[in-house]
Amino acid sequence: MSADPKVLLTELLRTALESVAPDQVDTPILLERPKQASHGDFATNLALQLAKPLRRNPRELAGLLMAELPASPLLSRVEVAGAGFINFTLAAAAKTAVIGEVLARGEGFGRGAPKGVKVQVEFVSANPTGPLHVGHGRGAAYGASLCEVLAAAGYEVTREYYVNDAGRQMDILALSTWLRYLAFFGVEIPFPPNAYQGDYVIDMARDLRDAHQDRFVVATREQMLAGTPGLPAGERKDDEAKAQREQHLDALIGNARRLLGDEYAWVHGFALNEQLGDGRDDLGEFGVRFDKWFSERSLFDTGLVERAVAELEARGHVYLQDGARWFRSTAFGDEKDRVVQRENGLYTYFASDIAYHLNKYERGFDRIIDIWGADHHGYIARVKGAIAALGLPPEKLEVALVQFAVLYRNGQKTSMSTRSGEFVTLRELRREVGNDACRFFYVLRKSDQHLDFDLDLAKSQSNENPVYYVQYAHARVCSVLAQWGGATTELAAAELGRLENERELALCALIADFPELLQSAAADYAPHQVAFYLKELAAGFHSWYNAERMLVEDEGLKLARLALAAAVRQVLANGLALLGVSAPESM
RNA sequence: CUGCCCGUAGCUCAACCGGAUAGAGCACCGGCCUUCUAAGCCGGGGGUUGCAGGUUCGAUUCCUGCCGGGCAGGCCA
Repeated sequence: MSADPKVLLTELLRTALESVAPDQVDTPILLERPKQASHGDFATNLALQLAKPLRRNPRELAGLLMAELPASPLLSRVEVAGAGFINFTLAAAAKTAVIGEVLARGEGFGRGAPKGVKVQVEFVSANPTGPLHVGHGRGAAYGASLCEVLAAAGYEVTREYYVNDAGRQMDILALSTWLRYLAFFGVEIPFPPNAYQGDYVIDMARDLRDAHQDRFVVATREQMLAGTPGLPAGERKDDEAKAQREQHLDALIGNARRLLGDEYAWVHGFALNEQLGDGRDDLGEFGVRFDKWFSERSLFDTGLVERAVAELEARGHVYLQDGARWFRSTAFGDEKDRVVQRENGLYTYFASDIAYHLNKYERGFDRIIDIWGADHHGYIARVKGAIAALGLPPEKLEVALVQFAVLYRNGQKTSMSTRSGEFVTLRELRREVGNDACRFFYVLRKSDQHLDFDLDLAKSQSNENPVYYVQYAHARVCSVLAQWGGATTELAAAELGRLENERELALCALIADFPELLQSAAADYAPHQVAFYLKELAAGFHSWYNAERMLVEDEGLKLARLALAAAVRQVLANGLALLGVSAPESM
């Protein structure tokens, strides 16, 4: 009796279709849950689809299909309605059977059979140059939930974080840390406005001093400022001033490299490890874990960046101009060609990105999902173009864009720039709102929607956050089962036929939808569907809870209702787990 | 100026890849706790799905053009 009613209905309709319209047997048979209860449990528009090719009245066709439909004990009613829909109402036994399945499969209920498809998901991948902020939090929550949903749907998932440990931003962090460190020893060098301003840099500098004393005090103010253009007046915002500040910063980095010598790599590595470790801890507390932390620098160390560019060149997609090497991405749908190696010989970020994706393809994934901030949408064309230029199938790569979360505090937008130092960190948000509410809140809207994250509201009204509504349903079931005192294994023998009121059968139908919902959420990369489903399931349960009593005198009815409650609890727990939200036994 | 994303109830958002009378939460109004957790339930008002066309049995969904908002357009990442 574990047969999925939907599968069975499809079979019945297929049989009827072969009889009514043998030429149209390939018509896809769609079954959907009608919005209105009066339309039954499932509906199909098959007759409407056939109307055009057969040039016949849809209602008439629906009648013919219905007449040819083989009889089944699972169906209590079939009727033609509306423009030509065929509505099916399941027998009660067909609806309640799912309870037994849930209790038998437990945590495994809803999970799809392994598809034998390997998927790699790369997300967060924030520069390790400072604390994660609320924007990263959304990418983290979305990515982690998506991975769980994909895994539950039957995909083999690898979670990966790309560590940008090779770029200029890391050099700026290393410099910032060292300058703060020098200041502790009285070497006062004006701190550049475009260096990292946050207090965490001073904290790192203090740690460095405490652990190594004056080991890295190898420069004077004069040595450090030698050859730098100096800083323009702070109030100047023109392009010339901006360019000069960047030149100044680069000159300082150059001096630091020279003066520190081999110790530069040490300071650089120290800052990297501190920030990476901090991010890893932060994400870990948020319930977000990765299978692999992939180093950008390793792409250079293994020569993959050179190899990738050489491969593009060998295929005739690279040319020299103004001393730089350009990838002819316009030949692959991009708006303009892109530099992969600068005039100064350094590879661009794009070059290492090409190498990274080449590496992903070489690792044999069937599908590659990149989760990027929406501000990177312009990169899709060039990365896919590079993949195509390497002779690889670009359709294997799918880019999911996550709109940035815009944070409001005191009714005003809060800046999230890491460099300015005036950001709200993910850690702060988690402390104020709580991990559960945070995770749930983040995935409560589609990823491509802007997220207005009102901090004051999230804090002051956290009791009204929908996550509590779902968790409360779970806790209520736990409470009732505890008062009953029996073992849930006893419920497997419950007479499910005793469940007959509308709320109970509606709950069964909702539970039965869960496996398919996971497939849909996985296919659409839409974990928010899980969140909305859980709200709906919780609503169905709360409504039933208030209308009927579970711990009734009638032993048979009691066990049947408890079995349903236990099944609801199981599905709530399974769904919450996918979103990284706890399922408390009491609240 | 060009490209991408988005416009749905007062607010925040859904809507099963074209289906039937567009749904929830918050807010507002009125009810329900001596009985399994009131962080809950029941009922009510609230809409020209930004605008105008087009495709067809049928459009919030697909196409075109406007209007409005966001984001991109570096030899930065």
